[in-house]
Amino acid sequence: MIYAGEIRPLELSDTKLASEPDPKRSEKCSNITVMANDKRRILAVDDEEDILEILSFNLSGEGYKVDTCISAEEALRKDLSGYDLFLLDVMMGPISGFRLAEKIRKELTLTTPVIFLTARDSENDRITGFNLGADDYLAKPFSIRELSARVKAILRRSSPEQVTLETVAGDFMVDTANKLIYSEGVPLELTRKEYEILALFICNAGKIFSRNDILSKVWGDEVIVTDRTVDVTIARIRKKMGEKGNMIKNKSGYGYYFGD
Amino acid sequence: MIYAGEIRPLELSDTKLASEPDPKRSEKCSNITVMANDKRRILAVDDEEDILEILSFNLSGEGYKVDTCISAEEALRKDLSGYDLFLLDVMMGPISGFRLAEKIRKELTLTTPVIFLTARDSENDRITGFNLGADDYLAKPFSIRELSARVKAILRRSSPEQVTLETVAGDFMVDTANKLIYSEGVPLELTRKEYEILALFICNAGKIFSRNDILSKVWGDEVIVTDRTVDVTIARIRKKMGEKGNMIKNKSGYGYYFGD
DNA sequence: CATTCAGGTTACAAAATTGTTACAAATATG
DNA sequence: CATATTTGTAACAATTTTGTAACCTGAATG
Repeated sequence: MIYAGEIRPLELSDTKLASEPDPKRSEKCSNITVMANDKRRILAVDDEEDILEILSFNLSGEGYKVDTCISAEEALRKDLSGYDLFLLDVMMGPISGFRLAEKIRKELTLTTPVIFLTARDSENDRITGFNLGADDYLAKPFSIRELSARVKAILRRSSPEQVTLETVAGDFMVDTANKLIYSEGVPLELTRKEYEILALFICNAGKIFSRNDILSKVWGDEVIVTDRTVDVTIARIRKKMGEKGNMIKNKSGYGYYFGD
Repeated sequence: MIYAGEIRPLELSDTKLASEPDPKRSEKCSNITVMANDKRRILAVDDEEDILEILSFNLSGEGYKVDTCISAEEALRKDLSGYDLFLLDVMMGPISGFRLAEKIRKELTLTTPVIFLTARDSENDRITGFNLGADDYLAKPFSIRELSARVKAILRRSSPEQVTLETVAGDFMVDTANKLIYSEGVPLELTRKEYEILALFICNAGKIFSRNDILSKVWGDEVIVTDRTVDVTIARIRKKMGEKGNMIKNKSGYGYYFGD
């Protein structure tokens, strides 16, 4: 388990756990409704590779799309208009985070929110930051939880559209907020892997997933487990689904899918 | 500390709240009664007319009901029991913000949160402030953003999920005014953290909270503690709840929730 | 038929998560 | 300042979840 506040080590196996299974399309197949929920994009600019990795790893884990730049110059060569938030280190040479923010605001005329990262916490920096329209200010070393709370707060403020998403297929409903799947109104008692697989199936009813598809989406690309694990897990899900268990179909040689 | 105070029979209303956020869930969590409240009320006390105007204007814009007083004496002539938050300037003569807070806490025995405003940022002031139960501390000049973020944080923390009066779920009742939770009519002797966690659970019965959710809502975003602290605190709550302790459920890998 | 292959099932071991306890640190109280 | 209470942590125990291997089934193939 990762302890709050400490900077998470970059370990691989943890990647998938933090992020929600996020269906980011808005499609209708048969009687299935999925509500869109696109990832927010964050650009982090810092001259320390380590910090960038920490930011990227942790915020990705929270479901954000994170790009990084090692310098303000690199950032300025990019198209900055597509981002929802900038995380800027104050002290980078030759163009500081403040200067970069100024350019973003005045030359590119973007109102994208900015959070400054700084090692110092001097009053001077703080004031300059706020004059440039910083939305927040985070002194290094910062706790990951603090960072993610602020990011969340800022993004919520700037785009109040946050949909709790529920997906219904047949007699099944997925409640992603509470990690529950209802079968005919009754919640199934699923473990984490079981939930993620069944949610994947229900949210993409009819679509065939090979074992590798499932491994990569539920377990993540770094984790190495036998693909027969998928079979076993699906057997467990089916058992918990009772008579409805046969709604998880298998197409021999291709994979599994949900349907009736 | 025991939250002393007479055990008064609280009237239970049968009115179902129209705006229950989660209809599919209200069946499961049987008889939940929530008495909602309107705008949060803030009282700002400062001897500078300008500051009062700034506070009033900005916080009103955020949807709060803001009253102002130009002196501690004026504030003390008012009925202070109806407010959800006090913003007190420290340096006012002849009764300072600290003295006023002390009176509010000790003579009026209100637990209403307080944010001190001060020009100085000396360590002494800070310590005195927190001893008096300041919930936060804001050094002038402050940014409006900073102010509003803190106000929001404090108000969210002090009355979780905008519910003020009483919340009942099953045989439990939360009296947020007196910080008491009754189990079958008998008040539990909960400490502050214990109270806040259990209140959060009861007021959001059925909703799953991860350890980080709980840390962020109960401990706040800046405090850094091990997330296992949550487990221990919950164990303590369960013990104090006796046989009802198993109403705090855990969903392995996801978090805790309240329900039966 | 025997054989092979894909998938279903079971039992058990490993790993992860949660529960509990005791004690230390921090805070409040007088 | 001394004392009591509350809060935080670490260590260990219990439980739950997950992964693997082995075995079973039935269809397809020769």
